[in-house]
Amino acid sequence: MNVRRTRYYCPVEFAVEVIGGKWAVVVLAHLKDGEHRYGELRRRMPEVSEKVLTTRLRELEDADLVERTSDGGTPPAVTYRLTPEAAELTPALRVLYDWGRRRAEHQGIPIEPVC
Amino acid sequence: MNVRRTRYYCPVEFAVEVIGGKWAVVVLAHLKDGEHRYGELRRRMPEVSEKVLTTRLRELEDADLVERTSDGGTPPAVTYRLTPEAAELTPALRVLYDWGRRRAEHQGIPIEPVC
DNA sequence: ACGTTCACGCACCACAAGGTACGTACTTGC
DNA sequence: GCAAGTACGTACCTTGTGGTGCGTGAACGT
Repeated sequence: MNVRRTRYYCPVEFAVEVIGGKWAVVVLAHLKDGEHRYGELRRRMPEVSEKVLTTRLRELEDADLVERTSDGGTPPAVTYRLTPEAAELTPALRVLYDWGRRRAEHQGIPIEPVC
Repeated sequence: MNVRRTRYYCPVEFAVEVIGGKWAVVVLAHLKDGEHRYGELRRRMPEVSEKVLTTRLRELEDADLVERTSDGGTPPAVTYRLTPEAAELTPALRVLYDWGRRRAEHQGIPIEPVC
C-alpha cells in the first residue's frame, strides 16, 4: 500500500484513499458476500473493463484488503476474498447497498440484482 | 443529479456514483456532525483547493445530498448541511471514520483530529 | 484446424478529478 | 491606501481513472 501523503486531517479522507475509487468499492461490495472467482466478478460487473478490474484487484491486494489465491493450474483458478481488516467495512458496504437501492428505486433507475 | 447511465448492476455502484469521489465523501463526513460554513469546511480540509471544494459542494447540492443556505449578505454567510436522505449514510461514514482511524494508527500515519 | 475458457499483460487513448493562479465585490479595520 | 474576511468564478494545466483493442498460453471440445 503506497501512502500518498504523510499526514491527513480526517480519518475518512485516509480511508477512502486506502480503499480506492468507484470500482474498488464495488469489488469490495461483491466480496462482502463471500469469495469470488475472477470470472464471477467480471460477470457481476459487466460495465468495467478487464483491464480496470485486474488493476483494481491488484491494488486492493497490495492494500491488504483482498486476498488472492490461485490453484496454479492452466488456466488458473484465481479466487479473491476480503481480508479480515476489509471485512470490518462490511457494515458500511451494507448501508451503501440499501441506500443505493432505495435511491435508485426512487429515481426509477433499474438495478439488476446480481450484487 | 445527472445519471450517467440508465441501468446499473449493483446498488453500491449506483450509490458511489451518486455520492461522488473522495472529496465528496470527506465533505459528507464533516457535515454528518452538523452544519458547516464554507470557511469552516475549508479549514477542516486544508488539502483541497477552494475550486474543488466549491465544485464538489455544488455537485452534492445538485444530487440533493446537501442543502445550501445563504443569508444573502455581503460577504454572504453560506451554510451547508446534509439532506435527510444523505443523513441516512451517516452509519457508513461512521464506519469509515473508525476504520480509517484504526488503519492509520496501525500504519503510523498521523491524523489531525479536526474531523 | 478453430473456438472457448481461464486470468491476466501491454500499448495507447479520452476525459474527469484535481490542481495553480488569478479574478470578483462588498465590508471592516489599520 | 492596503489587508483581511466572505464565497465563490475563470483559465489553464497535470495526473489518475477508466476505456479499447489487441495479445499470452495451456486445456478442452467441436
